[in-house]
Amino acid sequence: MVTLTRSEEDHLKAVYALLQDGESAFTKDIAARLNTKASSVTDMLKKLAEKGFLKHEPYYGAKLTAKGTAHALTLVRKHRLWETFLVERLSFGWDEVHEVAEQLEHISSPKLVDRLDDYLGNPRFDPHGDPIPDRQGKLRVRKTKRLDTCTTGDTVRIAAVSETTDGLLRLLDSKGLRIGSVLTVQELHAFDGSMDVKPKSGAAFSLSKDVSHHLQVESN
Amino acid sequence: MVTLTRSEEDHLKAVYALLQDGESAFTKDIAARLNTKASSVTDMLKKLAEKGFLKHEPYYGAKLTAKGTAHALTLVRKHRLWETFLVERLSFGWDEVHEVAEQLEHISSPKLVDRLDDYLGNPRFDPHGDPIPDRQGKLRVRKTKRLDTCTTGDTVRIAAVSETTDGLLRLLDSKGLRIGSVLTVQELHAFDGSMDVKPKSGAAFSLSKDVSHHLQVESN
DNA sequence: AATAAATATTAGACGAGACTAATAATCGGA
DNA sequence: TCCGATTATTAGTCTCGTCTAATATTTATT
Repeated sequence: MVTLTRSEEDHLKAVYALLQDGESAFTKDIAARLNTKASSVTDMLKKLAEKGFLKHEPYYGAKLTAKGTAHALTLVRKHRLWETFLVERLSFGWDEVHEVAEQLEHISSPKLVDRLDDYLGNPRFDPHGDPIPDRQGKLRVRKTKRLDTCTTGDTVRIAAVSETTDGLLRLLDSKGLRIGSVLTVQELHAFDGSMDVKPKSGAAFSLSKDVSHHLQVESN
Repeated sequence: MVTLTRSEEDHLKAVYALLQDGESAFTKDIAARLNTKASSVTDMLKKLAEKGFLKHEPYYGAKLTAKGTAHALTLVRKHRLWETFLVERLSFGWDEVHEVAEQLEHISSPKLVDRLDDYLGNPRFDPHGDPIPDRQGKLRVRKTKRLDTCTTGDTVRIAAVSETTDGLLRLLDSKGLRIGSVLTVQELHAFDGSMDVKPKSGAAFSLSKDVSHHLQVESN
Protein backbone atom coordinates (compact mmCIF):
# COMPACT_ATOMS: atom_id res chain seq x y z
CA MET A 1 0.00 0.00 0.00
CA VAL A 2 1.54 3.21 -1.23
CA THR A 3 1.02 6.24 0.96
CA LEU A 4 1.04 9.82 -0.20
CA THR A 5 2.51 12.88 1.40
CA ARG A 6 0.36 15.84 2.16
CA SER A 7 1.68 17.70 -0.87
CA GLU A 8 1.06 14.74 -3.14
CA GLU A 9 -2.48 14.52 -1.86
CA ASP A 10 -3.00 18.21 -2.46
CA HIS A 11 -1.87 17.85 -6.04
CA LEU A 12 -4.02 14.80 -6.58
CA LYS A 13 -7.06 16.59 -5.24
CA ALA A 14 -6.38 19.62 -7.42
CA VAL A 15 -6.28 17.41 -10.48
CA TYR A 16 -9.49 15.73 -9.45
CA ALA A 17 -11.21 19.03 -8.83
CA LEU A 18 -10.18 20.36 -12.25
CA LEU A 19 -11.48 17.37 -14.07
CA GLN A 20 -15.00 16.33 -13.14
CA ASP A 21 -15.01 14.47 -16.46
CA GLY A 22 -12.43 12.96 -18.78
CA GLU A 23 -10.77 16.28 -19.61
CA SER A 24 -7.17 17.05 -18.78
CA ALA A 25 -5.96 19.20 -15.93
CA PHE A 26 -3.27 21.66 -16.93
CA THR A 27 -0.13 22.53 -15.08
CA LYS A 28 -0.83 26.23 -14.73
CA ASP A 29 -4.30 25.64 -13.34
CA ILE A 30 -3.03 23.22 -10.75
CA ALA A 31 -0.32 25.68 -9.80
CA ALA A 32 -2.84 28.51 -9.47
CA ARG A 33 -5.07 26.39 -7.28
CA LEU A 34 -2.22 25.40 -4.97
CA ASN A 35 -0.46 28.76 -4.97
CA THR A 36 2.74 27.27 -6.28
CA LYS A 37 4.73 27.50 -9.49
CA ALA A 38 4.26 25.48 -12.63
CA SER A 39 7.66 23.86 -12.33
CA SER A 40 6.81 22.48 -8.92
CA VAL A 41 3.63 21.02 -10.29
CA THR A 42 5.45 19.32 -13.14
CA ASP A 43 7.69 17.60 -10.62
CA MET A 44 4.75 16.39 -8.61
CA LEU A 45 2.86 15.18 -11.65
CA LYS A 46 5.87 13.09 -12.58
CA LYS A 47 6.02 11.61 -9.13
CA LEU A 48 2.31 10.85 -9.00
CA ALA A 49 2.48 9.32 -12.48
CA GLU A 50 5.42 7.21 -11.29
CA LYS A 51 3.28 5.93 -8.42
CA GLY A 52 0.41 5.13 -10.73
CA PHE A 53 -2.10 7.72 -9.60
CA LEU A 54 -2.32 9.56 -12.88
CA LYS A 55 -1.13 9.74 -16.48
CA HIS A 56 1.04 12.68 -17.28
CA GLU A 57 1.12 13.61 -20.93
CA PRO A 58 3.80 16.32 -21.09
CA TYR A 59 2.41 19.57 -22.42
CA TYR A 60 -1.08 18.07 -22.44
CA GLY A 61 -1.87 17.89 -18.76
CA ALA A 62 -2.79 15.02 -16.48
CA LYS A 63 -5.68 12.63 -16.18
CA LEU A 64 -6.39 10.35 -13.28
CA THR A 65 -6.08 6.58 -13.30
CA ALA A 66 -8.67 4.47 -11.53
CA LYS A 67 -6.32 4.29 -8.58
CA GLY A 68 -5.90 8.05 -8.58
CA THR A 69 -9.62 8.65 -8.74
CA ALA A 70 -10.20 6.23 -5.90
CA HIS A 71 -7.68 7.98 -3.70
CA ALA A 72 -9.01 11.42 -4.58
CA LEU A 73 -12.47 10.25 -3.62
CA THR A 74 -11.26 9.23 -0.17
CA LEU A 75 -9.95 12.76 0.24
CA VAL A 76 -13.20 14.28 -0.91
CA ARG A 77 -15.06 11.98 1.43
CA LYS A 78 -12.96 13.03 4.39
CA HIS A 79 -13.17 16.68 3.51
CA ARG A 80 -16.93 16.69 3.21
CA LEU A 81 -17.52 14.58 6.29
CA TRP A 82 -15.38 16.90 8.37
CA GLU A 83 -17.18 19.92 6.96
CA THR A 84 -20.44 18.33 7.93
CA PHE A 85 -19.14 17.67 11.42
CA LEU A 86 -17.92 21.23 11.83
CA VAL A 87 -21.17 22.78 10.68
CA GLU A 88 -23.69 20.39 12.20
CA ARG A 89 -21.97 19.57 15.46
CA LEU A 90 -19.63 22.42 16.20
CA SER A 91 -21.81 25.22 14.84
CA PHE A 92 -19.33 26.57 12.34
CA GLY A 93 -20.73 28.68 9.52
CA TRP A 94 -20.73 26.89 6.16
CA ASP A 95 -18.44 29.60 4.84
CA GLU A 96 -15.72 29.19 7.47
CA VAL A 97 -15.13 25.45 7.46
CA HIS A 98 -13.06 25.04 4.34
CA GLU A 99 -9.58 25.71 5.62
CA VAL A 100 -10.01 23.61 8.73
CA ALA A 101 -11.41 20.74 6.67
CA GLU A 102 -8.42 21.20 4.39
CA GLN A 103 -6.24 20.20 7.32
CA LEU A 104 -8.50 17.50 8.67
CA GLU A 105 -8.81 15.71 5.36
CA HIS A 106 -5.19 14.62 5.59
CA ILE A 107 -5.67 12.74 8.85
CA SER A 108 -5.01 9.14 8.04
CA SER A 109 -7.21 6.60 9.81
CA PRO A 110 -9.81 4.63 7.89
CA LYS A 111 -11.48 3.70 11.15
CA LEU A 112 -11.85 7.33 12.11
CA VAL A 113 -13.50 8.26 8.83
CA ASP A 114 -15.99 5.46 8.93
CA ARG A 115 -16.85 6.07 12.57
CA LEU A 116 -17.32 9.74 11.86
CA ASP A 117 -19.57 8.86 8.94
CA ASP A 118 -21.73 6.71 11.21
CA TYR A 119 -21.70 9.31 13.97
CA LEU A 120 -23.07 11.89 11.57
CA GLY A 121 -25.75 9.50 10.37
CA ASN A 122 -24.15 8.69 7.00
CA PRO A 123 -25.02 12.02 5.43
CA ARG A 124 -25.36 12.04 1.65
CA PHE A 125 -24.51 15.70 1.16
CA ASP A 126 -22.28 18.16 2.91
CA PRO A 127 -23.31 21.62 4.15
CA HIS A 128 -22.60 23.06 0.72
CA GLY A 129 -24.92 20.57 -0.95
CA ASP A 130 -22.05 18.59 -2.46
CA PRO A 131 -22.31 14.81 -2.42
CA ILE A 132 -20.23 12.76 0.02
CA PRO A 133 -18.65 9.61 -1.45
CA ASP A 134 -19.61 6.47 0.43
CA ARG A 135 -17.27 3.90 1.97
CA GLN A 136 -16.68 2.33 -1.42
CA GLY A 137 -15.90 5.71 -2.94
CA LYS A 138 -19.18 5.90 -4.85
CA LEU A 139 -20.57 9.35 -5.39
CA ARG A 140 -24.32 9.34 -5.08
CA VAL A 141 -24.96 11.94 -7.70
CA ARG A 142 -27.85 14.26 -7.40
CA LYS A 143 -29.22 15.53 -10.65
CA THR A 144 -29.65 18.82 -8.91
CA LYS A 145 -27.19 21.63 -8.43
CA ARG A 146 -27.13 24.68 -6.23
CA LEU A 147 -28.90 27.76 -7.53
CA ASP A 148 -25.76 29.83 -7.02
CA THR A 149 -23.95 27.65 -9.55
CA CYS A 150 -26.48 28.44 -12.28
CA THR A 151 -25.86 30.96 -14.98
CA THR A 152 -27.91 33.64 -16.71
CA GLY A 153 -30.80 32.25 -18.68
CA ASP A 154 -31.09 28.96 -16.77
CA THR A 155 -34.62 27.92 -15.95
CA VAL A 156 -34.82 25.56 -13.02
CA ARG A 157 -37.13 24.04 -10.44
CA ILE A 158 -36.41 24.20 -6.71
CA ALA A 159 -35.77 20.67 -5.48
CA ALA A 160 -34.54 21.12 -1.93
CA VAL A 161 -33.39 23.60 0.63
CA SER A 162 -30.10 22.53 2.15
CA GLU A 163 -30.43 24.56 5.30
CA THR A 164 -33.71 24.54 7.11
CA THR A 165 -33.28 27.63 9.21
CA ASP A 166 -36.47 29.40 10.22
CA GLY A 167 -35.11 32.62 8.82
CA LEU A 168 -34.38 31.17 5.42
CA LEU A 169 -37.68 29.37 5.20
CA ARG A 170 -39.62 32.50 6.11
CA LEU A 171 -37.69 34.52 3.59
CA LEU A 172 -38.46 32.04 0.82
CA ASP A 173 -42.07 31.97 1.85
CA SER A 174 -42.29 35.75 1.68
CA LYS A 175 -41.02 35.64 -1.90
CA GLY A 176 -43.54 32.97 -2.79
CA LEU A 177 -40.86 30.34 -3.32
CA ARG A 178 -41.26 26.70 -2.31
CA ILE A 179 -40.22 23.22 -3.40
CA GLY A 180 -41.37 22.90 -6.99
CA SER A 181 -41.25 26.60 -7.85
CA VAL A 182 -39.87 27.28 -11.32
CA LEU A 183 -37.70 30.29 -11.97
CA THR A 184 -35.32 31.78 -14.50
CA VAL A 185 -31.96 33.37 -13.73
CA GLN A 186 -31.94 36.84 -15.21
CA GLU A 187 -28.72 38.40 -14.06
CA LEU A 188 -25.69 37.61 -11.91
CA HIS A 189 -23.92 40.25 -9.84
CA ALA A 190 -20.34 39.22 -9.43
CA PHE A 191 -19.43 41.72 -6.74
CA ASP A 192 -21.71 40.27 -4.08
CA GLY A 193 -22.77 36.96 -5.57
CA SER A 194 -26.41 37.95 -5.65
CA MET A 195 -28.65 37.09 -8.57
CA ASP A 196 -31.90 38.37 -10.06
CA VAL A 197 -34.47 35.67 -10.69
CA LYS A 198 -37.94 35.69 -12.22
CA PRO A 199 -40.55 33.19 -11.09
CA LYS A 200 -42.69 31.61 -13.81
CA SER A 201 -45.57 33.80 -12.72
CA GLY A 202 -44.86 37.09 -11.03
CA ALA A 203 -42.27 39.83 -10.94
CA ALA A 204 -38.52 39.39 -10.78
CA PHE A 205 -36.57 39.96 -7.57
CA SER A 206 -33.10 39.56 -6.18
CA LEU A 207 -31.68 36.72 -4.08
CA SER A 208 -28.48 37.06 -2.04
CA LYS A 209 -25.76 34.49 -2.29
CA ASP A 210 -26.65 33.30 1.21
CA VAL A 211 -30.01 32.30 -0.13
CA SER A 212 -29.17 30.98 -3.59
CA HIS A 213 -26.42 28.91 -2.03
CA HIS A 214 -28.91 26.85 -0.09
CA LEU A 215 -31.33 26.18 -2.88
CA GLN A 216 -30.92 22.87 -4.67
CA VAL A 217 -32.46 23.08 -8.11
CA GLU A 218 -32.92 20.79 -11.08
CA SER A 219 -32.90 21.73 -14.72
CA ASN A 220 -36.36 22.33 -16.05
CA MET B 1 3.00 35.12 16.45
CA VAL B 2 5.55 32.43 15.75
CA THR B 3 4.19 29.18 14.43
CA LEU B 4 5.81 25.82 14.80
CA THR B 5 6.20 22.99 12.34
CA ARG B 6 4.88 19.59 13.17
CA SER B 7 8.35 18.36 13.98
CA GLU B 8 9.05 21.32 16.23
CA GLU B 9 5.82 20.67 18.05
CA ASP B 10 6.69 17.02 18.48
CA HIS B 11 10.01 17.94 20.04
CA LEU B 12 8.42 20.51 22.29
CA LYS B 13 5.87 18.01 23.48
CA ALA B 14 8.55 15.41 24.12
CA VAL B 15 10.45 17.87 26.28
CA TYR B 16 7.30 18.74 28.16
CA ALA B 17 6.44 15.10 28.72
CA LEU B 18 9.91 14.34 30.06
CA LEU B 19 9.81 17.14 32.53
CA GLN B 20 6.66 17.34 34.64
CA ASP B 21 8.76 19.42 37.01
CA GLY B 22 11.82 21.63 36.81
CA GLU B 23 14.18 18.82 35.79
CA SER B 24 15.99 18.77 32.46
CA ALA B 25 15.06 16.68 29.46
CA PHE B 26 18.03 14.95 27.87
CA THR B 27 18.82 14.60 24.21
CA LYS B 28 18.88 10.82 24.13
CA ASP B 29 15.53 10.53 25.88
CA ILE B 30 13.90 12.91 23.46
CA ALA B 31 15.42 10.99 20.57
CA ALA B 32 14.16 7.68 21.96
CA ARG B 33 10.67 9.09 22.39
CA LEU B 34 10.53 10.43 18.84
CA ASN B 35 12.32 7.51 17.21
CA THR B 36 15.01 9.75 15.82
CA LYS B 37 18.73 10.23 16.43
CA ALA B 38 20.37 12.39 19.04
CA SER B 39 21.98 14.63 16.45
CA SER B 40 18.60 15.50 14.96
CA VAL B 41 17.33 16.38 18.40
CA THR B 42 20.26 18.69 19.06
CA ASP B 43 19.42 20.59 15.88
CA MET B 44 15.81 20.99 16.91
CA LEU B 45 16.66 22.05 20.44
CA LYS B 46 18.82 24.79 19.01
CA LYS B 47 16.03 25.94 16.78
CA LEU B 48 13.44 25.91 19.54
CA ALA B 49 15.83 27.74 21.85
CA GLU B 50 16.35 30.29 19.07
CA LYS B 51 12.61 30.84 18.92
CA GLY B 52 12.34 31.22 22.67
CA PHE B 53 10.43 28.08 23.55
CA LEU B 54 13.13 26.55 25.68
CA LYS B 55 16.60 26.96 27.14
CA HIS B 56 19.19 24.62 25.75
CA GLU B 57 22.16 24.08 28.03
CA PRO B 58 24.52 22.02 25.85
CA TYR B 59 25.31 18.67 27.45
CA TYR B 60 22.80 19.41 30.21
CA GLY B 61 19.51 19.07 28.42
CA ALA B 62 16.64 21.46 27.87
CA LYS B 63 14.10 23.17 30.06
CA LEU B 64 11.00 24.97 28.91
CA THR B 65 10.45 28.70 29.06
CA ALA B 66 7.04 30.05 30.03
CA LYS B 67 6.29 30.44 26.34
CA GLY B 68 7.33 26.85 25.66
CA THR B 69 5.23 25.52 28.49
CA ALA B 70 2.23 27.49 27.28
CA HIS B 71 2.54 26.11 23.79
CA ALA B 72 3.08 22.56 25.03
CA LEU B 73 -0.08 22.88 27.09
CA THR B 74 -2.11 23.82 24.01
CA LEU B 75 -0.85 20.62 22.41
CA VAL B 76 -1.72 18.56 25.46
CA ARG B 77 -5.13 20.20 25.52
CA LYS B 78 -5.79 19.34 21.90
CA HIS B 79 -4.50 15.82 22.27
CA ARG B 80 -6.67 15.04 25.29
CA LEU B 81 -9.77 16.69 23.89
CA TRP B 82 -9.49 14.68 20.70
CA GLU B 83 -8.93 11.50 22.68
CA THR B 84 -12.05 12.27 24.64
CA PHE B 85 -13.97 12.84 21.42
CA LEU B 86 -12.74 9.61 19.89
CA VAL B 87 -13.63 7.53 22.93
CA GLU B 88 -16.86 9.18 24.03
CA ARG B 89 -18.37 10.02 20.68
CA LEU B 90 -16.83 7.67 18.17
CA SER B 91 -16.61 4.62 20.43
CA PHE B 92 -12.90 4.07 20.10
CA GLY B 93 -11.26 1.99 22.80
CA TRP B 94 -9.14 4.03 25.17
CA ASP B 95 -6.13 2.01 24.10
CA GLU B 96 -6.44 2.74 20.38
CA VAL B 97 -6.85 6.50 20.31
CA HIS B 98 -3.31 7.62 20.86
CA GLU B 99 -1.93 7.58 17.34
CA VAL B 100 -4.95 9.23 15.81
CA ALA B 101 -4.90 11.93 18.49
CA GLU B 102 -1.22 12.32 17.73
CA GLN B 103 -2.22 13.48 14.26
CA LEU B 104 -5.24 15.50 15.31
CA GLU B 105 -3.34 17.49 17.91
CA HIS B 106 -1.43 19.28 15.15
CA ILE B 107 -4.57 20.69 13.54
CA SER B 108 -4.28 24.42 13.92
CA SER B 109 -7.52 26.26 14.64
CA PRO B 110 -8.16 27.83 18.04
CA LYS B 111 -11.83 28.08 17.22
CA LEU B 112 -12.02 24.37 16.51
CA VAL B 113 -10.42 23.43 19.81
CA ASP B 114 -12.67 25.63 21.88
CA ARG B 115 -15.80 24.51 20.05
CA LEU B 116 -14.80 20.90 20.52
CA ASP B 117 -14.23 21.57 24.20
CA ASP B 118 -17.75 23.00 24.52
CA TYR B 119 -19.23 20.21 22.43
CA LEU B 120 -17.76 17.64 24.79
CA GLY B 121 -19.07 19.53 27.81
CA ASN B 122 -15.72 20.98 28.91
CA PRO B 123 -14.42 17.70 30.29
CA ARG B 124 -11.82 17.97 33.03
CA PHE B 125 -10.15 14.64 32.37
CA ASP B 126 -9.51 12.54 29.32
CA PRO B 127 -10.38 8.84 28.95
CA HIS B 128 -7.06 7.91 30.54
CA GLY B 129 -7.82 9.99 33.60
CA ASP B 130 -5.28 12.66 32.66
CA PRO B 131 -6.26 16.30 33.20
CA ILE B 132 -7.19 18.49 30.23
CA PRO B 133 -5.74 22.02 30.33
CA ASP B 134 -8.42 24.69 30.09
CA ARG B 135 -8.62 27.54 27.58
CA GLN B 136 -6.04 29.50 29.56
CA GLY B 137 -3.72 26.52 29.64
CA LYS B 138 -4.32 25.82 33.30
CA LEU B 139 -4.07 22.21 34.38
CA ARG B 140 -6.66 21.42 37.00
CA VAL B 141 -4.59 18.99 38.94
CA ARG B 142 -6.18 16.12 40.67
CA LYS B 143 -4.42 14.88 43.74
CA THR B 144 -5.45 11.42 42.64
CA LYS B 145 -3.76 9.03 40.29
CA ARG B 146 -4.85 5.90 38.51
CA LEU B 147 -4.58 2.65 40.44
CA ASP B 148 -2.56 1.10 37.64
CA THR B 149 0.16 3.70 38.19
CA CYS B 150 0.61 2.68 41.81
CA THR B 151 3.40 0.45 42.99
CA THR B 152 3.75 -2.41 45.43
CA GLY B 153 3.07 -1.39 49.00
CA ASP B 154 0.95 1.68 48.20
CA THR B 155 -2.13 2.05 50.33
CA VAL B 156 -4.79 4.16 48.69
CA ARG B 157 -8.45 5.14 48.76
CA ILE B 158 -10.69 4.87 45.71
CA ALA B 159 -11.72 8.39 44.70
CA ALA B 160 -13.46 7.92 41.36
CA VAL B 161 -14.20 5.49 38.57
CA SER B 162 -13.32 7.01 35.23
CA GLU B 163 -15.52 4.74 33.16
CA THR B 164 -19.01 4.12 34.36
CA THR B 165 -19.77 1.01 32.37
CA ASP B 166 -22.35 -1.32 33.87
CA GLY B 167 -19.90 -4.17 33.54
CA LEU B 168 -17.15 -2.41 35.42
CA LEU B 169 -19.46 -1.18 38.15
CA ARG B 170 -20.91 -4.65 38.69
CA LEU B 171 -17.45 -6.14 38.82
CA LEU B 172 -16.32 -3.66 41.45
CA ASP B 173 -19.46 -4.26 43.42
CA SER B 174 -18.91 -8.00 43.39
CA LYS B 175 -15.45 -7.45 44.87
CA GLY B 176 -16.87 -5.20 47.55
CA LEU B 177 -15.13 -2.12 46.15
CA ARG B 178 -16.72 1.33 46.06
CA ILE B 179 -15.78 4.99 46.34
CA GLY B 180 -13.95 5.34 49.61
CA SER B 181 -12.67 1.77 49.82
CA VAL B 182 -9.11 1.54 51.07
CA LEU B 183 -6.72 -1.03 49.70
CA THR B 184 -3.05 -1.95 49.53
CA VAL B 185 -1.16 -3.00 46.42
CA GLN B 186 0.48 -6.32 47.11
CA GLU B 187 1.99 -7.38 43.84
CA LEU B 188 2.29 -6.24 40.23
CA HIS B 189 2.36 -8.68 37.31
CA ALA B 190 4.25 -7.07 34.50
CA PHE B 191 3.26 -9.54 31.80
CA ASP B 192 -0.42 -8.64 31.80
CA GLY B 193 -0.52 -5.48 33.88
CA SER B 194 -2.72 -7.06 36.51
CA MET B 195 -2.18 -6.42 40.21
CA ASP B 196 -3.02 -8.13 43.47
CA VAL B 197 -4.68 -5.87 46.01
CA LYS B 198 -5.83 -6.36 49.57
CA PRO B 199 -8.78 -4.40 50.94
CA LYS B 200 -8.43 -3.04 54.48
CA SER B 201 -10.79 -5.74 55.64
CA GLY B 202 -11.08 -8.95 53.70
CA ALA B 203 -8.99 -11.25 51.55
CA ALA B 204 -6.69 -10.19 48.71
CA PHE B 205 -7.70 -10.64 45.08
CA SER B 206 -6.49 -9.73 41.62
CA LEU B 207 -7.53 -6.83 39.39
CA SER B 208 -6.87 -6.76 35.66
CA LYS B 209 -5.28 -3.75 34.04
CA ASP B 210 -8.63 -2.94 32.44
CA VAL B 211 -10.04 -2.46 35.89
CA SER B 212 -7.14 -0.80 37.71
CA HIS B 213 -6.79 1.62 34.82
CA HIS B 214 -10.19 3.10 35.49
CA LEU B 215 -9.84 3.54 39.21
CA GLN B 216 -8.77 6.96 40.40
CA VAL B 217 -7.25 6.71 43.84
CA GLU B 218 -5.71 9.06 46.36
CA SER B 219 -2.89 8.33 48.74
CA ASN B 220 -4.09 7.25 52.12
C1' DA C 1 3.22 29.74 -42.70
C1' DA C 2 6.07 32.53 -39.66
C1' DT C 3 6.52 34.40 -35.50
C1' DA C 4 5.05 36.20 -31.01
C1' DA C 5 2.80 34.88 -26.77
C1' DA C 6 1.57 31.59 -23.57
C1' DT C 7 2.53 27.55 -21.27
C1' DA C 8 5.47 23.47 -19.86
C1' DT C 9 9.57 21.29 -18.80
C1' DT C 10 14.33 20.97 -17.37
C1' DA C 11 18.35 22.38 -14.80
C1' DG C 12 20.26 24.04 -10.88
C1' DA C 13 19.83 26.11 -6.11
C1' DC C 14 18.12 26.26 -1.50
C1' DG C 15 16.07 25.40 3.21
C1' DA C 16 14.09 21.99 6.26
C1' DG C 17 14.74 18.00 8.57
C1' DA C 18 16.47 13.84 8.81
C1' DC C 19 20.85 10.74 8.75
C1' DT C 20 26.05 8.89 9.61
C1' DA C 21 30.61 9.56 11.12
C1' DA C 22 33.82 12.15 13.60
C1' DT C 23 34.79 14.75 17.62
C1' DA C 24 33.92 16.61 22.27
C1' DA C 25 32.23 16.61 26.90
C1' DT C 26 30.56 14.37 30.97
C1' DC C 27 30.07 10.54 34.06
C1' DG C 28 31.37 6.41 36.73
C1' DG C 29 34.29 2.81 38.23
C1' DA C 30 39.00 1.11 39.46
C1' DT D 1 42.10 10.81 39.98
C1' DC D 2 42.31 8.75 35.60
C1' DC D 3 40.39 6.33 31.82
C1' DG D 4 36.87 3.99 29.43
C1' DA D 5 31.92 4.24 28.54
C1' DT D 6 28.15 7.03 27.71
C1' DT D 7 26.09 10.84 25.85
C1' DA D 8 26.12 15.27 23.10
C1' DT D 9 27.51 18.10 19.54
C1' DT D 10 29.38 19.23 15.09
C1' DA D 11 30.32 18.46 10.28
C1' DG D 12 28.91 16.84 6.18
C1' DT D 13 25.46 14.32 3.25
C1' DC D 14 20.89 13.13 1.53
C1' DT D 15 15.96 13.58 0.24
C1' DC D 16 11.91 16.32 -0.31
C1' DG D 17 9.48 20.04 -1.95
C1' DT D 18 9.88 24.36 -3.29
C1' DC D 19 11.94 28.20 -6.12
C1' DT D 20 14.15 30.94 -10.35
C1' DA D 21 16.11 31.00 -14.77
C1' DA D 22 16.82 28.89 -19.03
C1' DT D 23 14.96 26.16 -22.63
C1' DA D 24 11.36 23.75 -25.20
C1' DT D 25 6.80 23.13 -26.97
C1' DT D 26 2.28 24.51 -28.17
C1' DT D 27 -1.04 28.21 -29.40
C1' DA D 28 -2.65 32.18 -31.45
C1' DT D 29 -1.97 36.13 -34.55
C1' DT D 30 -0.95 38.28 -38.50
